[in-house]
Amino acid sequence: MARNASLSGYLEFLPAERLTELHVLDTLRHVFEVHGFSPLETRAVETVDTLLQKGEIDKEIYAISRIHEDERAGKEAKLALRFDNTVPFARYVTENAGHLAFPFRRYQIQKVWRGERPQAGRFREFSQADIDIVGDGALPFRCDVEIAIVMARALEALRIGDFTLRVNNRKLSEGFYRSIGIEDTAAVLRIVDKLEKIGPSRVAQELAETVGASAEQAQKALDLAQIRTVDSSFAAKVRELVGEDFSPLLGEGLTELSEMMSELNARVPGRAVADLSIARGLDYYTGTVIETTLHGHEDLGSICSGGRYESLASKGKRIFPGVGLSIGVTRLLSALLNSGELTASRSVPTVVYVALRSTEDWAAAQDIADQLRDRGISAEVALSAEKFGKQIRYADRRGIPFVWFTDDQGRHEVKDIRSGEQTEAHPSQWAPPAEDLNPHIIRKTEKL
RNA sequence: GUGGGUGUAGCUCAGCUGGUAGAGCAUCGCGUUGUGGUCGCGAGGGUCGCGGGUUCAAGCCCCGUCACUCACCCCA
Repeated sequence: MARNASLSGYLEFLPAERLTELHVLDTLRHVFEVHGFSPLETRAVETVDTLLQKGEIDKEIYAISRIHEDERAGKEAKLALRFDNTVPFARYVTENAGHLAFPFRRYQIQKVWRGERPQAGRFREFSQADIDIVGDGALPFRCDVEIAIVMARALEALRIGDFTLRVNNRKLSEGFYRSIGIEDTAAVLRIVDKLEKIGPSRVAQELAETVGASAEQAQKALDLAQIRTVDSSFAAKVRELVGEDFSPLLGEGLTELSEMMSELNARVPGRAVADLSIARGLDYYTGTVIETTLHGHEDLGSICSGGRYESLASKGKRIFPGVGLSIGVTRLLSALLNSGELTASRSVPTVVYVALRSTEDWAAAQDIADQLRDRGISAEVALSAEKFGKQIRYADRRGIPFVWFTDDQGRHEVKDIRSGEQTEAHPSQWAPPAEDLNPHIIRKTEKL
């Protein structure tokens, strides 16, 4: 891959790469649907007001305007491209609440746009695959568990190697900080979130400078952030740190995360770790927070993130809590394609290339191709009767596995150009091996 | 937005102290005149990112600009 993009941050794939992407999207779609999530799309454009409701990332947002603005332009609502799938979904839920049955579960795989400086794994236009469950008034915690399980299964189904869902709970973190006497919990979360990047000593330093934490408080915050367990044993460590007297919020967090870990261990063993350093920058998460690391690609950052937001949307007195996770499809794909871990078996859908003996054979060759197509076998007819060597090479360049020949007696032969083997065949009966019917994904190393 | 690096063939890159633009791979042709891949021989392909300046002379030096890229911020 890695062609210089004429516009940085707006990735464009070659055909073989797009085929790989489609395979990934098909896989995700299947896993989401088999778990009962409905497909949904929202429009690319939202009003700026809608987008700004959930936090202050306004500098990332692409506003849209017409080149020829008229006098009405100033009066119409300002429009912008969505920067994620969650905020538009929240808007959609409130607008269509009367037509939806709650709890409502949907998946949504769409492009989003962010006006940030592109870097490896970071784009200005990219696809996110979201699943969310949204309730009317209340939403059971087991939805958090289910969302995590579905995403773990989706990532497993992609067979892209080992990954770890790193799970934490905001109630636990915030409750803990309050219990040790720190009030500005949001600021602490933001600093602790950088632990992996800047290390414990600088986190302690920033905690002292920014939130005025005492040495003891900073140390406790650090101790908490360094807890990582594959099961529910983190709870005992937290209790040991905080002592007898702790806030009810922390208790809730401990209960929730414990339940999460035991369910994940039962249903998707080995895929999750309770990691109390996970905080997430966005401030609308209220409970479960999750980030996902792809082993061998830790530098990419998270490939699947999200969590619980107690008030995804509201409409008058009605409040719609939600929980969701989002896979960064473009980030994931770009990494796997760049490293050569994923490739498509060919750059075209074509299975059979029908060669021409003479220019006049074109119509007869199309008849042959149609017989194959009627049976679901993708076929392409040569455009001119070049030397057979050239026609074979045409197929070879594109990865087309079979070339079809017809002799002047009307007998047919099909050649597997990988083995060179050529056998008699009939257009109404011949079929390729199942694995050649569609382009398939080739993994450099076979992954579980 | 702030700071560093890089722009030469389709791709990866070389090009010394300023002196007529190069290699490998890829492409095309021929050897092999209707069954590819190997091998051999040959060919095509460039506004050296763009604009200006210095100079007898600029890919190389200077100024500006654009793009790409890395880090920060933030995030998928």
